[in-house]
Amino acid sequence: MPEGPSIVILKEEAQIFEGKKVLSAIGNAKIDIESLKGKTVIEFKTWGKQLLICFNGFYIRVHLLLFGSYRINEKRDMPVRLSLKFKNGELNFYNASVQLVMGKPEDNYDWELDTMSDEWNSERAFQSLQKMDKAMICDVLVNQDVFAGSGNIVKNEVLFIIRTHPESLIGALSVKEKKDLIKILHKYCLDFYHWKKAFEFKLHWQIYKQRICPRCKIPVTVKKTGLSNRKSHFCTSCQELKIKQKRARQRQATEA
DNA sequence: TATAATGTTTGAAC
DNA sequence: AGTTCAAACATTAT
Repeated sequence: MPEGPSIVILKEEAQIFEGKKVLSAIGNAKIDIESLKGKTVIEFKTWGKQLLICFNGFYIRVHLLLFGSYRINEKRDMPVRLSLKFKNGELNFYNASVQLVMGKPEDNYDWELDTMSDEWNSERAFQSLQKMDKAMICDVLVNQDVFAGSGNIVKNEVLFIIRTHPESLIGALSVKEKKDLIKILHKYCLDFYHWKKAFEFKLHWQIYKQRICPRCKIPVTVKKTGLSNRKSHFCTSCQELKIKQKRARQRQATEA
């Protein structure tokens, strides 16, 4: 269900519980849930697709994976994975991956890689791309170590915007193409966030789950691509397959 | 109604 | 030892 922007929205909704004490904690998460009782939530953070519920000395890492969901001051008719009750309401998670981690998030996360963070650093993404010549772009755009928070929708929409075939190789992109890709992906994540808050995100899908290409009107191709083996939705006419290594540097060196 | 899907981790098999 | 790949988790929209 969630890519990074959706998790930021979750964090914002959960922030009414910052500074509040856990009155009771229940659920079938495989952590010591009892230990949460009486503890005070310091703050909620996100990193990529993860929600971090920060306490003094430890934090809960919540990942909704594909089918996870949450409710605030509301229950669903299914077993709850983790339910935290506070004086001013409750926070419930279903089908989520829940871990309790000792220490501080700062010890384990680098927010310069998080597309939704104020600390996002496009130069870091560029440095990663420079070392991934043999990788397919469809894999790199869902790689959380490169673009934390980006997911399959972001991947497909960004590839359409930059008119690039999902099976293109990173090594076939020029420096400018890589920088443009990074800039556009980051902007798309921010747009995603605003569109989602306005309940209009799906209206902006151009290629993901579309039947015909909005640009040239031919049918959209759907194919599992890359090592990640996730489905790509793309236009074979509008999105160019780039697989030839750019070797301008070597050629220059040889000619010199 | 059957299928696919905004995702990740684990562990077996090469 | 490094990689590949299926399995597992489990709901819901179409």
